[in-house]
Amino acid sequence: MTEKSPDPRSTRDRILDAAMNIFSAKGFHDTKLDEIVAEASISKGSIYFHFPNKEKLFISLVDQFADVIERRAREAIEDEAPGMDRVRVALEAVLETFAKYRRPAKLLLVQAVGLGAVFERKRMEVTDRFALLIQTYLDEAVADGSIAPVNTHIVAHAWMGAIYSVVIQWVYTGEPSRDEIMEALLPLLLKSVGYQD
Amino acid sequence: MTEKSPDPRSTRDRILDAAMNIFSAKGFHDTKLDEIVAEASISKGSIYFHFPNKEKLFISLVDQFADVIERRAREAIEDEAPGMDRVRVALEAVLETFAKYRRPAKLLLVQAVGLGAVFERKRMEVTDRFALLIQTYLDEAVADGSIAPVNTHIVAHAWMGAIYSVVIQWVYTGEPSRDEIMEALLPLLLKSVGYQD
DNA sequence: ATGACAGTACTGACCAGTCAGTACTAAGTT
DNA sequence: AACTTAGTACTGACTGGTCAGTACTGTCAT
Repeated sequence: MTEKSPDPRSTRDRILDAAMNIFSAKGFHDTKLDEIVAEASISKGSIYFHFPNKEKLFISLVDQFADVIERRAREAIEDEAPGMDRVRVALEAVLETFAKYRRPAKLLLVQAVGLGAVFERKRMEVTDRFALLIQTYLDEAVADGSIAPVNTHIVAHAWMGAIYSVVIQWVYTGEPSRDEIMEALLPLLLKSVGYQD
Repeated sequence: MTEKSPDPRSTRDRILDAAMNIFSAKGFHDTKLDEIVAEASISKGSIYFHFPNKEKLFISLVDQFADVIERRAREAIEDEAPGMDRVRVALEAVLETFAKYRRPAKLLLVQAVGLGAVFERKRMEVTDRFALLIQTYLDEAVADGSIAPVNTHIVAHAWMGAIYSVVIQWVYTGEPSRDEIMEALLPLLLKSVGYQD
């Protein structure tokens, strides 16, 4: 009569899922562990069995999604020859990924900001990781003459900020639509370095 | 012989100064009111005499700086004829203002993000205010033929994000320098809408 | 008989917010 | 000139609720 494993997912995954839902909606400080316990239908002790503390649980989620984004971008450029085409497909892949995962996007772009010094490091780490990725491909594009020389470091950060900002706007309001973003933002970024398709 | 008014600044201003210093450095949640009390050399009750609560004190600072930014941008374009030149000088003014006020910039761009639903509204309000300002001038520029038609709404948000991101990077690391930013970011943004100077 | 949990009562540090009281000034009253 | 009265600005010890983290017991599977 006792419910035998009513949910096949591992407890750890249930915790991560519930934590993602609540953290992304309410932010780090306004999320109580007891809420995650309720949402995941697990026990509080379980959280502390799988994660050392609230902070590490939150950071796990950030890392998890940052990995997804980066992997998708790298997979996308795999078959592409070096040059500006790589940059284009990588951008497309990132935008697609954000569009597909609304909640993780909000967690990474909004809820992971403005927390204390502990999270500051993590945020910088993730930001630099993405910016460096963009910068690498931009440098390739400059090297092979697809675009004219620019300060790729600044361009990389500016692009990230542009993407973040538009995605955040979309996460909150649902506007502009995914298609509008693709049609407007992509050409905007490419034109900003003097590339016309 | 008795010290009469040892500090000419009003208590309210001392509180705002101290709050700006600490909030911008440590964020909202990691800042204790007692720290502000110590930094400002006032009493805790004084804070609650001048402000209803911690949240409103924080928001006062955000509003204060948002006003400065907007005022500077509007002042800058005052003498400029409509068209893309207005956009350029407004961007210059905003970048100058961020460069001049490092701490307020961090408060607005970093520490005001990721707080609860209460602050979400305020952040959206400020963001939309700036975006709308940019959008207005862009629409002008499109109307008078300085630039080709674009989705000015998306461009406005993308620009804001680009500026934010580069400024945040500069706030944290001091790099790239103000001059480098001006030389790289400004042309980047202008080129992104097909404008060459 | 050990690992992987469920369940839950409990602790205690932390900190925003409170409030009774002080200090000083200025206007009105006699 | 002396004296209330009132209002404003400010003090700082204290309180009370919150919530991350703990502790411990029980259960089931392997």
